[in-house]
Amino acid sequence: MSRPTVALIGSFRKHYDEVVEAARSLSTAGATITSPPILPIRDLGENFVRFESDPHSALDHQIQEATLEKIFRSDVVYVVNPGGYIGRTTAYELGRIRERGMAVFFAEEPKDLPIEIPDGAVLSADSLARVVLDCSVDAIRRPRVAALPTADLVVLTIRDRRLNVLLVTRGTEPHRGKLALPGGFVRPGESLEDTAKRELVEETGLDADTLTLQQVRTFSGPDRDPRGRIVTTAFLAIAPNLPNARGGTDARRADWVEVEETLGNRLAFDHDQILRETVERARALLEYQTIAASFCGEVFTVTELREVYEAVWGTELNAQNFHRKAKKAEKFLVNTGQKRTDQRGRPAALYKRGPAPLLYPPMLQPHRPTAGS
Amino acid sequence: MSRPTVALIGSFRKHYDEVVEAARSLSTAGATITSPPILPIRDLGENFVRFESDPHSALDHQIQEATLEKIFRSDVVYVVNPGGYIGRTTAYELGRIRERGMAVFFAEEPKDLPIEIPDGAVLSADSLARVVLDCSVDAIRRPRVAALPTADLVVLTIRDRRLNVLLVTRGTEPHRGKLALPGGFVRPGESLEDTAKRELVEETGLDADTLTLQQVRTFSGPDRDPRGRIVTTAFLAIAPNLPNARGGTDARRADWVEVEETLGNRLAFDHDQILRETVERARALLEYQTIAASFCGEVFTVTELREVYEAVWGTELNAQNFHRKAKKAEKFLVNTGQKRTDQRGRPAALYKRGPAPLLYPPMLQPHRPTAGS
DNA sequence: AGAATAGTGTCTATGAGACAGTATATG
DNA sequence: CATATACTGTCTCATAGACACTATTCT
Repeated sequence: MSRPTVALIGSFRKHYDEVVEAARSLSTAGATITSPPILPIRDLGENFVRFESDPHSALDHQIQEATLEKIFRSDVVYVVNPGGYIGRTTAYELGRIRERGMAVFFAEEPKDLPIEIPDGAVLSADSLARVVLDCSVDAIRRPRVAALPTADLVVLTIRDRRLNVLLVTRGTEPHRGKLALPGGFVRPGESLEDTAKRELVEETGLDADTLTLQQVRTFSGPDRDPRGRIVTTAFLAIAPNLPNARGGTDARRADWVEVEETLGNRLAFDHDQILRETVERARALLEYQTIAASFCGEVFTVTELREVYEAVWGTELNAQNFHRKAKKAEKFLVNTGQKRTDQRGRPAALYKRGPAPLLYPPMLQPHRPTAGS
Repeated sequence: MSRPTVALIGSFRKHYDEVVEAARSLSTAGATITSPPILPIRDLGENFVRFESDPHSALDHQIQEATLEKIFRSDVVYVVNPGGYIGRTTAYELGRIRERGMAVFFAEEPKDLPIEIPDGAVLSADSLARVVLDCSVDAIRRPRVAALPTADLVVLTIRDRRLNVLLVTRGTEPHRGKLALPGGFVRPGESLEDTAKRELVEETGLDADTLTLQQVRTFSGPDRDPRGRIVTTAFLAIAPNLPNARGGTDARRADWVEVEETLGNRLAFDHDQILRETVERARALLEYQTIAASFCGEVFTVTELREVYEAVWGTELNAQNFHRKAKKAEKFLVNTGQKRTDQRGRPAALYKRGPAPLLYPPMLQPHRPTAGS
């Protein structure tokens, strides 16, 4: 097990000697100090201390952000606050640290800041060294990442016999002007599913209860969004062919775009990969679930249903055999008794969705010889 | 669209008049003020202000937390800071607000706090009212939830012909002493997959590269963890039969438990549901993917493979037919030429995994008549 | 009538399941 | 030898795919 890491915070301007003292104490006991750099101070500003290692050209707040990054990567935070004094900058740092759920210890009981101090959180540097290096290291070693969860929607439909996806043009940085999947941040009290439903209503105006909406995968790469740690869960929704996409209440425009041509162009963030995986999932779902009917309206013909399969799978299917299989599947289709007469040719019977969620027997895709390893 | 909500923060002790003034301005313009309550002040403490509405018995930090809850539920935060003054408590609040990515505006350019102030973030209450109620409401209205992402592992294996899952006994609150799925918080720089791999190595000592590890679903209910907003992503891992579970580097014990008996008892958090869904996923995966071989060691017999299917599906399979199907599947099994001779009866040929990730033709479960709706 | 679309019947190849039968080890 | 386990052959039935054929509309 590697050495535990400790970040020291506090008023370096007022109590730098105590900070150095605590750092020495923890270092000799076997901990690694990630911040501050124990170096000569270059500029003892009125409120903000600059070290020799800080780049000259950087602004105060940029140095502060860099310091916080180091703090967030540490196992434990130790607040050096002689006399209980906590300054503004330290208070700000404590706010951010608290929101990340990190372990915080104090040299003295903090005064004048209404935060909860758990039992045992006030101790000397020597005691902290013992606690950190002792049997209780594991309980303390928990540098956690706080993230903003979002739900991104892959809303698919069939337009003109081709698979289309709903995309918005981003109106704000980053990736301003690029096409992206609709989506948004989780709000207080919401689950990811709630967020996805809300966004779906906002973007399409469709009643979320009537649409299939299911999770595909959560994308969590640390650098997938330049704004910071944003973890997104992709949801697949399948919509009947809407006369026109509507931008919803948002100012940004939402538009249907053909999936095939979209996958060539660049989408914002990692949305290209999200779209790719979700379409792949949709293809697989059509085999064993009855969701294909979600692409159609309330009532539909067997031919319309076949065109859904053809569009999603990108293949042609034998019309006669499809007909027989679809009608034979248990509780998949319910005959309404009506007929569609708006074309030439024999009128087609109109069906509506049956109660079965799973398709039995399944509708298997034509076998594409295995890719192998 | 409902009225936008604004939370006011700043030093109520020093600048309460200005706060009331700003609140009035925003209210008449059509915004709802979520905090502070515009009420008489009861107790003008040296550092912390109490309102009439605050419960007498509550501690300062409890009132502070309640206030932050209200702030987090607002669309926008407005910092009332005449002369640029920002106190300690406000600095702390700003740290927590910043970590949530909320929209923050300032009455004046803040002094003595090294934080970045974006263009246009300094404006009067009247201007803020216009911005908030104007076309740009949607850009601002974004009360986001910060969450701690975790990865939970469902590690399955076959022991004594039965499906077992790896569980740990929780050593800390909440749910101390209860059985739970192993898992942990995402650390800086990690993706969820990285976290899952790290935890897997810590819990089982197995090389994560040799094991299948795939996402199942993300669980995000707002109340699923009493510690706060914790969003977990469940991963399925399939392990060969290990001689003994090992607790890993953690002090907590890890043990194999039969899945069937586990599902009856209570697991910590929502882990019962996570386990249930993940086992269901594993059953489905066995049909179309070659992961069943992951349950076996490096080399295995067809009979061992069949026992995997029987254990996961909870059914008996015809040995002869299974044999033929398994060997016929493309690139599923590779004959090593060796034989297993440690039993009585005819020695069984030993196979190792073939290169195919997908199973063709698939191994379908015996048809369970559809549940219907 | 001819074209277009919907829907059915039938033939064939393939795979699943049942089960008889063969192969090769141990005691 | 009996017994246990591994493995193969073959029969039957169900389903998938190909395609001929029938049904019902419009022009």
